[in-house]
Amino acid sequence: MTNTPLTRSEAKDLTRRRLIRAALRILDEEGEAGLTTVKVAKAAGIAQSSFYVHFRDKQDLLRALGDEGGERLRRAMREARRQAREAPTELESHRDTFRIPLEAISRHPELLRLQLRARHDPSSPLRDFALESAKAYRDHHAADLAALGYTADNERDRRRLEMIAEGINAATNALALGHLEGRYPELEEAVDVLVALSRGALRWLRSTQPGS
Amino acid sequence: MTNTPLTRSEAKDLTRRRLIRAALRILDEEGEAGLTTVKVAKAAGIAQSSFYVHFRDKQDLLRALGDEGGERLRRAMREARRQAREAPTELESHRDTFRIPLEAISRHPELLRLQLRARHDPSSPLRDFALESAKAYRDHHAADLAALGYTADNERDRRRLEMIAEGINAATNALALGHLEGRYPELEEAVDVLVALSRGALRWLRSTQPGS
DNA sequence: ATTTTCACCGATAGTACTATCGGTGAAATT
DNA sequence: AATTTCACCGATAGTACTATCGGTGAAAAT
Repeated sequence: MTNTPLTRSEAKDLTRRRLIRAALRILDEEGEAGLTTVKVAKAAGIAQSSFYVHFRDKQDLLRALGDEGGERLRRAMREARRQAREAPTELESHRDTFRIPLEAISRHPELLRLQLRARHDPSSPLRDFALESAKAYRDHHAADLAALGYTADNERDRRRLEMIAEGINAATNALALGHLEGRYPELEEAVDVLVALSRGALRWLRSTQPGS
Repeated sequence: MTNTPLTRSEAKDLTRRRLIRAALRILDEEGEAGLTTVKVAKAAGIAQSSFYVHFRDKQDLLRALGDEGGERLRRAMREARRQAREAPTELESHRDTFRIPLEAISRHPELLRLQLRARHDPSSPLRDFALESAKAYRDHHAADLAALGYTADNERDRRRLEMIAEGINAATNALALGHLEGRYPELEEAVDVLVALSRGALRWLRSTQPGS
C-alpha cells in the first residue's frame, strides 16, 4: 500500500478533490436541495467550516463542479470520436456513432442527470454548465451526422441538420436513461432504434437536397 | 364587473386555486428551491400562516400540484387525439400527430419543464408525477405510431415500438423547447423533422416484420 | 337573536443551513 | 533553531424557512 508522505499543497488538493467527488455524489443521490456544506464537508472528512478553505462559498463549489463536468465531457467526446474513426466498416462506424454515446452515458449517468436537471431549473447555478453541455452535445451529433454523408451549405439546411441532431441527441439520452431504468435491457436494440431514426432523417435531407 | 357575493366555501376554494396557480408560476420561474410558503402565500394574497388552512404542509401542496398537472395533461391528450382524428388526409393526420404535441408544449411549457426537472431530481416530491407523466407521454406516442400503421404482437416488437415512441417523445420535447428558446422559429420545420425521424423508424419496423 | 363555525391574522418557537472568527499544531521557510 | 504559513478545528452569529398557537370578525347555523 502507498504511504502518505504528502506535501501540504498535495494534501490540500486531495481534500479539494474529495470535496468535489462528494458533492457530485450527493448531487446525484439527493439533488441540489440536499447539497449542503455540512454534508459535503462531512462526506469529505473535514469540518464544515473548513469547507471555506477550499471554496469561497457554495456558489464557488458549483462553479467548480461545472468546470469538472465540462472537462469530463470534452474528454469523453474526444474519446468517442477516436473510437468511431477506428471502426472497420461504414455500417459499424454508423452504429458506433450511436453506441458510443449510449455506453458513455450508461457508464456515468450522473453527469447527464445533473445536466438535464440543471437545464430546466432557472434557479440552478449550474444552468450555464447545462446549457453549454447541451450545445456541445448538439454540435457533436450534428458533426456525426455530417460525417455520415450530409453537409449543409445554407442557412435552412444547417438549421435542419441541427434540429435532427438535437432530436437524435434527446432520443439518445432518453434511451440511455431507459436502459439504466431497466426498461431496455439490450443497449444494442437502442442502437438499432437510433440508426433507424437517423436513416429516416438523412433520407429526408438527401431528398430535399438537389445535388450529391 | 362581477361583484363578490361568494359563500364561504366558494371563497376558500378560490383562495386554494390562487395558491396552486401561484405555486406553479413560482415553480416555473424560480424552481423548487424558490418555492416557499412565504412566497406562495404572499403571491396568493394571504398571510404565510394561512397557507396551512389549505394544505397540511408543503408536501401536501406539491401533491396537489401533481394532481393538477396530471389532470391538465390528460385533458390535453384527449384533445390531441380528437383533433388528429379529424384530419382530412392521411398525410395531414400524420403531421398532426406531431404538430399537436409541439403546439401544446409551446402554449404551456411550464408543465413540461416542471416534469423534466422533477424527473431527474431524486429529492423532488414531484418525482412520481414526473415519472407517471413520462410514461403517459410514452404510451401516447406509442399509440400514435400504432395508428400510423404498425401493430406489435410480440414482446420484442412491443419493446421496439416503445423505444421508438420514447425517442420521438424526447425529440418532440427537445424541439419544442428549442422553438421556445428561439432557435427554431418555424414549428412546421420541427414537424418535418419529426415526420422524417418517424418515417425511418416505421420503415425499419416494417422491414423486420414478416407479414402486413 | 344567539350561538357556532372557520378562514384568516400576527407572533413566535423550532429547525437547518451559511459563513465568519479566533485558535492550534504541524509543515514549510528562514 | 526560530519563525512563518496555513489547513483544519470548534463555536457561534446571522438568516431563511416551516409549522403552531391563540385571537378575531364575519358568515352560517340554530
